[in-house]
Amino acid sequence: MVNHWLMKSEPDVYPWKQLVKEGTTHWDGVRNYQARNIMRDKMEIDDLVFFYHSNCKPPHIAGIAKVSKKAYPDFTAQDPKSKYFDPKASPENPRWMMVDIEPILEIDPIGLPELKENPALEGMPLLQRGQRLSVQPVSTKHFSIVCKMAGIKNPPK
DNA sequence: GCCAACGTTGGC
DNA sequence: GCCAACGTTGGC
Repeated sequence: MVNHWLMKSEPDVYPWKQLVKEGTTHWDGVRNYQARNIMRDKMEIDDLVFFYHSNCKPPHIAGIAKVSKKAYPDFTAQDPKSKYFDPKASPENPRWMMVDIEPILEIDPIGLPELKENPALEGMPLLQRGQRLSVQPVSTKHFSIVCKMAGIKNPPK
């Protein structure tokens, strides 16, 4: 039984297209405990992920990816040259974690306004007011509804 | 660019 | 352990 997630990225920082081009990426730079805990404790290989573009007009889901490697230390936290450097991170206590993801399906982008208009998506964390979590859960039901909205005939499982 | 919402920090 | 100050996120 796979879990479903949504991960936010700003298109200026790391767009969906780049993930497609590279074939895989490590999800570095998460510096929020709740988001880290989800990656560290909940994410399993083959879990499905909506790749969400935030901070653009309109914000949208750009594609579907899957978890390809379980959580491991985010090495950028220990690199003084990285903008994600955290002086409190160390090899003994890496503090921050990341997973690897791979693209599996490009979709027609679904905008945030469109998601908000669909009453069947009520309760989806992304749509909650003030929701800033960059890694968040998506229920199996909501996942399949969004897939339908995107016109996907055979949703990945 | 604004600002509401939220998380983190640090003095006490 | 409280909470004010500050920083960040991200929709609008």
